[in-house]
Amino acid sequence: MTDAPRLDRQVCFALYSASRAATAVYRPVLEDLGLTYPQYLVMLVLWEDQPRGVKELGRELGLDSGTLSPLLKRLEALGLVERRRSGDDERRVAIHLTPAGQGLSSKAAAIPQRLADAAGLTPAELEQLRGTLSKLTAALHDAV
Amino acid sequence: MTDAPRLDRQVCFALYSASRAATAVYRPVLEDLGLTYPQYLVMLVLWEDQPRGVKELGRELGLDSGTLSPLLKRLEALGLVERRRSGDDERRVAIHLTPAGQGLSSKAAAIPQRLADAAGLTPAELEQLRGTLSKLTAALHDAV
DNA sequence: GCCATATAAGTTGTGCACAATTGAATTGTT
DNA sequence: AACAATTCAATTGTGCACAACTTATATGGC
Repeated sequence: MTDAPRLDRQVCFALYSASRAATAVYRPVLEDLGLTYPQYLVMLVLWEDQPRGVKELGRELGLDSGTLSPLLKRLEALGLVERRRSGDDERRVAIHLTPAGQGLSSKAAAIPQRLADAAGLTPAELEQLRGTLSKLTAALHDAV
Repeated sequence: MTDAPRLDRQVCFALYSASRAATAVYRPVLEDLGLTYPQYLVMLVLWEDQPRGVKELGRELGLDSGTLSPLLKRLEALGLVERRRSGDDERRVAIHLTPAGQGLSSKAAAIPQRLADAAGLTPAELEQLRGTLSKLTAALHDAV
């Protein structure tokens, strides 16, 4: 008989658990802003530079239009974002921040520190973790 | 003006990306078994010891009945699992493996190695990553 | 024994992820 | 100019996650 893999040895399960635990910590923090975690990620990208096309957002976040289209509609319904058909290319939809969307960035400034506090790791450990995860993600993408 | 957090500095985004990338590598591998990744996790727990109650599965995996109940129904529809009301406590539903569910474990034995190959990290790096992620998950849970 | 409380599993509703498809607009080729 | 191929966004359908609630059963205190 072949040994079945053991759950507690799986790095992937550790990854899956940690990711959900992080989202769970974000949840009450982001509730103050009225955002979910994926919505917050979209806002992070827009705060860096906007307007952005849906495709462009998807490239930054690794998400497709099937995820982003309804998410962006919800952000628009919240009044944080406007979707405008691009003039020079009618296929594209440019996502603009509204003043309310812009204004939210200052409220978001404190969030990373709150997460870092909850993580219980030293800044050096966090930085090393981020590096390992980036390497891992790149290798996993190559493997597909 | 307050600086908005930058996406590329976020450990949590690295976590979220890595977790999705891992699931994406699992997807075609698990398709051979007819399983999704969360279904595979449930099977891993059952292969270790069964029968298990829904609550017990949830404790192992960090999932609640809202996620598990429909998932277990799908596993039952696949013929891998049977749900039986427990005799001594009629509230409990014991999840039993069918012979088909048992038999699947040998096909799953090769999966961890395939993922390890795709990860592009040394066994030592993987082991260290798993340790860091466990610490992180525990701290994040404490923070909520 | 009776009842308040607790516990187990299931249901409902919302919001991702992602595959597959659709429809509209643009680009490349001839 | 015509038209095939490509690109962009949206839609449809499936399966998680998770909060909030429901129903059924069990348990502890009196």
